[in-house]
Amino acid sequence: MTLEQLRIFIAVAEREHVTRAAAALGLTPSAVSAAIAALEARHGVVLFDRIGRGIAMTGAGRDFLIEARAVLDRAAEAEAALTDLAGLRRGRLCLAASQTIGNYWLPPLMHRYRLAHPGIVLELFIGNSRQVAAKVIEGLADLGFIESEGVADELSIETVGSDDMLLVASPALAARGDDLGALPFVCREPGSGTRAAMEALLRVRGLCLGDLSRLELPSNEAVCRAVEAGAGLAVLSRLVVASALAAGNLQVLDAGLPPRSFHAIRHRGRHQGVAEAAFRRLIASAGSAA
Amino acid sequence: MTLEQLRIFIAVAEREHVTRAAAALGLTPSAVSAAIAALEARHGVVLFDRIGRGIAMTGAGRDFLIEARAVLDRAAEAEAALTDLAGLRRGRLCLAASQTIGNYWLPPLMHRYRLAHPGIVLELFIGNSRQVAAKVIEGLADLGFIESEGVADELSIETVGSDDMLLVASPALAARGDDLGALPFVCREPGSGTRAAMEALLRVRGLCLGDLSRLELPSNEAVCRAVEAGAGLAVLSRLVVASALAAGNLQVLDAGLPPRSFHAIRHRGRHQGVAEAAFRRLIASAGSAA
DNA sequence: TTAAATTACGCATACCGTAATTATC
DNA sequence: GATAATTACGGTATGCGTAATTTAA
Repeated sequence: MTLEQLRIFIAVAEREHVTRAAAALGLTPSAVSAAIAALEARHGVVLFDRIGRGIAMTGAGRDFLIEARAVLDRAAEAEAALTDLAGLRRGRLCLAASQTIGNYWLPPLMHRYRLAHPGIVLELFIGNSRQVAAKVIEGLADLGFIESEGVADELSIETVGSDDMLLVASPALAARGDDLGALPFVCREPGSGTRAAMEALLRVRGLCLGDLSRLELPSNEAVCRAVEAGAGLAVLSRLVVASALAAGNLQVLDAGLPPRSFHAIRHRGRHQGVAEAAFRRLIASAGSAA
Repeated sequence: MTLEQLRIFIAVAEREHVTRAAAALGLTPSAVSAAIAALEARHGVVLFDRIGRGIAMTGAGRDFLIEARAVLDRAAEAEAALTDLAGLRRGRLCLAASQTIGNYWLPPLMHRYRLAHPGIVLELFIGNSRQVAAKVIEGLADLGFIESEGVADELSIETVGSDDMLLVASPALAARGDDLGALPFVCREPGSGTRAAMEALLRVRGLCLGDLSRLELPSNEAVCRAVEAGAGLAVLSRLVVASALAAGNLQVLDAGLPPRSFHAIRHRGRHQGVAEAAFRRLIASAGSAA
């Protein structure tokens, strides 16, 4: 059974007339007659009676017309889906990002993307750098976003934004001076980019996190709340502490931390879909606008 | 887009492996690769990424897989319907019959048919001989059943049963003798086979219905009830009056009426479907059993 | 005599398989 | 070097069109 046979069958059935159906299909009566004959012969069913010099549908033909229409309708839907997939009217874009990027930097971009392309389903996975890279390598994410720069060979990496890292403390703690070795710390878990930034700062000051009094928490928000409560100093992204600074709950200690970059990673071999390309264009325009 | 292309696409998508999909389909990797390429090229969509020495589905491919499966499932349903239509597991049988046959003779046969072939939808139209013949000629009924013998050339006719016509009266009226000219009559409308039988009887006795006192009613049941109430004599099929006779509400007057035949008519040019053929076999076996 | 379907037949295209090629592991 | 996909290429087969045939109005 062929979709073309069904199309021909429907044209004939609707008109009960081979010649007119052929004209409507842009075929000759000969071709149409052969197609119907093939359909009937393959399944051993008589769809039309050859009555007089014309044809008339049989009961089986009437019943099958409903089926044929349903198949063709479903096929048309699938074809439309394929066309939509080629454009930006349908599709899925799977993102993976580190905590800071996924929680603070990506959401406004995703919002703008969604407004521009409402038909695209957006998905976001948040994890550490290793997990993000794994998602992209396995093909479970189209695009990954991490702070670190070293990635596997099969991934390409591109800088898409930057971030100020700030040493922050509660106002009370900030008043006790900036002798880092004498103050308690709040930090993220190992493997986190934010944790790496803090370790880099301490290394510059000749300190090691392992030697210091510290509270270790698994999310930026937990760290921020703990610091607000006076639990210690922390290195956090400006994106994370922006509102706490504005509210006066935190203060910045001048630590001269270098800015940190955000990177997008993608699989080199994998095809860049239109949904993904549009997202990268959005990032580029947002970066140049900022 | 072809059903075959969809089949191939699904096989590849399920395995993410061209060679194994080809083996499962009984094709060569070359043919499978070409089919996928054709599908992608026609719609401008990349369904698979060529990654390393293998392939991996793209997001569009994942989305389209659902569509492709739906189309193929629907096509399989249609194909099954076609197979069912060729057998006796599905279909429709449209019958048309005169009042006496449709109300008394056909129902038990239709019941037996339904038990044997539950998948076949049975339809019955009841009308006068002309209406029944018209239904068959127009193809709105597969098989017609009438008492009269003269039919249009495009119809074939076959005797399928017989019927005793009885002159009946209420017990009170029966006691008044059998001088037909002196008694009132109850009869069917013109065009009815039962009416024709009554006119034939009167003609033999040298009478004309138009000259007699009569009540004219449009159904056998109405005539029967009127006769039971003493409204007059009537000629009715034994099938119609059987229960009234058994109950003693009617009596038979010996009129020596000849038995009447039931005939099946069908369109000569129209194909005899399996459902129709099975019904005719059922009639034949019922007739030989009786 | 016309109209309609089908059949006969030649041709073109599409599709499949074999074999060669490319590319990765 | 082995495996996997793709490309190149030749043959076949399906399907269309032209034209002839059949059949009925």
